[in-house]
Amino acid sequence: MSSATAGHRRGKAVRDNVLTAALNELLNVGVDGVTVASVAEAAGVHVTSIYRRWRTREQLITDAVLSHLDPLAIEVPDTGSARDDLIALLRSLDESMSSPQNWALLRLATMPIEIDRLEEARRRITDERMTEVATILERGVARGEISPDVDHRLALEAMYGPVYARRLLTHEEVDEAYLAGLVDLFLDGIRAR
Amino acid sequence: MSSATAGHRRGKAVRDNVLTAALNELLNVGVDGVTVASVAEAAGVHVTSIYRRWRTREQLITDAVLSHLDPLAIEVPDTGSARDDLIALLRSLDESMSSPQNWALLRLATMPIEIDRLEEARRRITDERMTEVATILERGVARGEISPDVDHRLALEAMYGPVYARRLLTHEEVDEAYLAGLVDLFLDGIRAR
DNA sequence: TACAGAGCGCAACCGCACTTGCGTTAGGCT
DNA sequence: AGCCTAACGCAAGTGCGGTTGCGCTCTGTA
Repeated sequence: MSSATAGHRRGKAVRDNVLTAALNELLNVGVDGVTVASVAEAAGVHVTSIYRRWRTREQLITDAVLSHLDPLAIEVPDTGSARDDLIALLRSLDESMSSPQNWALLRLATMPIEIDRLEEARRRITDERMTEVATILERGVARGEISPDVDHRLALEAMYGPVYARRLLTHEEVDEAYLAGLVDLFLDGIRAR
Repeated sequence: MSSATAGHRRGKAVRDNVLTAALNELLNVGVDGVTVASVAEAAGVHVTSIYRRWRTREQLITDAVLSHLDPLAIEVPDTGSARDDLIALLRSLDESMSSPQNWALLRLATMPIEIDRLEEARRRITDERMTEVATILERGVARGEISPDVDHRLALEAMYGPVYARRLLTHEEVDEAYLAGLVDLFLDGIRAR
C-alpha cells in the first residue's frame, strides 16, 4: 500500500488509448475539431475518465502532441556555404510547421495556458535547433564566412522570429526569395560601410 | 424604401452600446473572459440581437477592438543615432502590446479566423509602422549610418519578428539588453570582415 | 393618420466543455 | 481465497457559445 502502484493498473492502457485516439482525431479534423466526446468514443472510454486524467481539452491535446512528438531528426544542412545552410535551416523550420502535429504544438504555445510540459517541450526543441545553428555558424566561422563573436542564441531568435511571425500573424507566404532576403539581411546587416 | 435607411434606425444605438460594452468587458476581464451574455446585459440588449449583427463572439470582439482602435500616434524617435532610434522603435512596439486592446488584436490575429477587417487593420498598422521605420532609416542614410539599399519592408519584418515571437510564443521577457542586442545584430550582421 | 416592414425581445433549443455523485470492477495484498 | 481500494462506468446537470422561429414595436413614408 505504501507503494505508488496501489489499485488497478488498467490506467496505463486507458491513457495510451486516449492519447493515440486524440492524436488521430487531431490529424483528421484539426486542432479545433477535436472534441473530448469523440476522443472518448474512439478510445472506447468514458468522457469522465478523460477528465479525471486531463483537466481540460487543451491539456489533453497538448499531452497527445507531446507524447507522440515527431523526432525532429533534422539533417543539419551542409552545402559548403553558410548562406545556403542558413536558408535551408529556415526552410526546414517553415516546412516543419506544415506538419499538423507541429502546427498544433505551435498554436498551443500561443495560447495563454501555463503547461509545464509545453514549456519544457519548447525548450527542448529550441535546444535542438540551437545545436544546428551552432554547427552551421561554427562551420561558417572556420571558413572565415561568419564572425566568431556571434551570440548563437540571439541569432537563432532573430532569424526564426520573422518566419514565425509570417506563419502565425500575417499568414503571408514564406517563399524562397523571402528566406534568402532574410538571410542576406542577417549576414550583411543594414549598416553603411 | 429604395433608400438604404428603411425600417427602424435604432440599430445604430444598439451597435454603439454593444461595442462599447464589449470593449469595457474586454478591458475588465480580458479577452477570454468576455461572454456574449455579459456584453448583452451590460449593453441592455438581448443576446439574439448581438448574434444578428455579429456572427461569432470573435467577430464581436474584433469589431469592438477595431472600432475603438487606439490611435497609434507614435512619435517617431529621433535621438540622433539610428541605433538608438531603432531600439526605441522596438521598445514602443513591445510596450504597445501591453495595452489590452492591442494585445487582444494580436491574439485575434493568431487565430485561424478570416476576418477581412482584421486583415485590413493589420495592414493599416503595418503601413503606419512602415513609415516610421522608413523615416528612421532614411535619416540614418542621410547621416551615413545606414546602407541606402535596404529593403524597408524586410527590415521591418526582420526586427519585429523576434519581438513578436517572444511575446506570443516563448513569453520571455523583452528587456532593454535584448532589444539592443537585436538592433546591433541587424546593424552589423553576422558576416566576418 | 395609417400602413409596411425592418429591427428587436423572447423563449426554446442544440452542441460541447466541464463537474458531481454514486455504483461497479479490476487489480494488488495479506 | 478474500478483502481493500484505486480507477472506471454511468447518469445527470451546469454554463456558455451559437441558432431558430415567432411575435411585437417602432419609425419612415404614403
